[in-house]
Amino acid sequence: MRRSEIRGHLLDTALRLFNLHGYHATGIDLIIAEAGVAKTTLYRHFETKEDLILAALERRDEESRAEMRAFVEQRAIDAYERLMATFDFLEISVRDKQFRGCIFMGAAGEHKEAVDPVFRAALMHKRLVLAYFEELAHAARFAEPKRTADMINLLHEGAVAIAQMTRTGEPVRQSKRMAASLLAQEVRAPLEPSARGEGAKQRASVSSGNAA
Amino acid sequence: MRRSEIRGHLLDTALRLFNLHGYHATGIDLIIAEAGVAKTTLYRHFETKEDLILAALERRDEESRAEMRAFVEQRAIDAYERLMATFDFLEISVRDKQFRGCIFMGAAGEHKEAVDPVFRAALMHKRLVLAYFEELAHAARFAEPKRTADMINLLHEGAVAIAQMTRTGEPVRQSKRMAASLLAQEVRAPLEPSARGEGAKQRASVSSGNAA
DNA sequence: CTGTAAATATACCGATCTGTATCGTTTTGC
DNA sequence: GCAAAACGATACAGATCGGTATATTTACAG
Repeated sequence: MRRSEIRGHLLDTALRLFNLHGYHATGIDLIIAEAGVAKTTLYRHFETKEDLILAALERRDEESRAEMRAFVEQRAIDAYERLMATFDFLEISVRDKQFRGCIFMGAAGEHKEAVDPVFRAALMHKRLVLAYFEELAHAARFAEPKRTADMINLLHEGAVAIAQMTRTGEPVRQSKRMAASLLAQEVRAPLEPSARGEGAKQRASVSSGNAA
Repeated sequence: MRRSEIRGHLLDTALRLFNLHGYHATGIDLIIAEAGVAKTTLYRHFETKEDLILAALERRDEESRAEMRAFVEQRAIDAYERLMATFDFLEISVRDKQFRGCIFMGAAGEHKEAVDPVFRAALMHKRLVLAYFEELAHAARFAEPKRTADMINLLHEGAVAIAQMTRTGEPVRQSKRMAASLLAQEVRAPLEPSARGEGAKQRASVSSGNAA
């Protein structure tokens, strides 16, 4: 393996083990053994275990949100359909044989203090995901995109929590049905009769003051 | 402290620390120091740390479900109102200053293997809570009490997960509104014109084959 | 009151934890 | 091709982990 790949390989290995066993239960010695590198090497890339955890979470945050975006955008053009497609993405994630619950919730669950950097990293991820939901809800012309995003978010979290116990994709399908039922009752701005010139002007410029 | 109280005191202390710091991060030495007992004493009552965890979860399981039942039953007579009152109970739990997320989800998150006794204990608790929701949904004459209970359950879990991050009660209030909206669309058996003699015959005899 | 079981305090065990030190080898950038 | 940097292997430090051993004191039941 090339030296330039080592850091990424370490992050991937650490993430896999954190997902399988948790953060406290995963020791440095196990990580380096699974990654096939020396302990010195790990500590050249990361000052402490906490730094490794933070870097791993940051990597997974960007990865998973990019994956969701890519999945959703190639799955549907219509913004409402994209909102619903987030559940399909979630179902695929949850049905993975290696699924052991959301790693960010797990990180927050093992680092409970609000000032803990790991907790804060997990919180930041959740805020960014919520901002994406809001972006989609806005594009789908929901009158209260923040409110709509909050509902989608809560259904996602509930589904993942239950799927963590049942180890099936059913809770996610259930949450999608609940979302369809709830969103049908939400107020939406009227659709324009045709794509006028001004149509592109107001798309997807989310304010998202809550992600700061 | 009387000797007969030591075991319970140890369980309470352990639960408090598990809730504050998690399971792996809470060492035996801290538990005995906080409880003010000798290590020998702890190991006379519990063979291993895992046994202590299991006993603590069992205690909390019974406690919390009894508390929820008591709260719900004194809060409302009407079965539908009782279903909604579970959210009020949840909000109180979540707004506690010591709230750090559901301790059963935390236990499952730190003991991820499906065969792990701790995971199984957490799973059992979740099944019993779900069975109670189903009992309430049945009493409220929902045509599909299992389906209704699943929805309530998912909203509970979602609210708790988000509240664990935001540290506010708002997600629980939101989930209650979502529940009201969703349940309004569920089919319910017609209310009898008056309390006939047969009324008592079909109440609250839940089957709950999923709790076994 | 008295015998016994359970509490305490303390020292200890081996294993494991995160992190460092040393040193020889390999890779990389220039 | 050469110097510098990164790597691997190993040993080790100091703390903490879960759990045990021992000896003494305390509390409770009959």
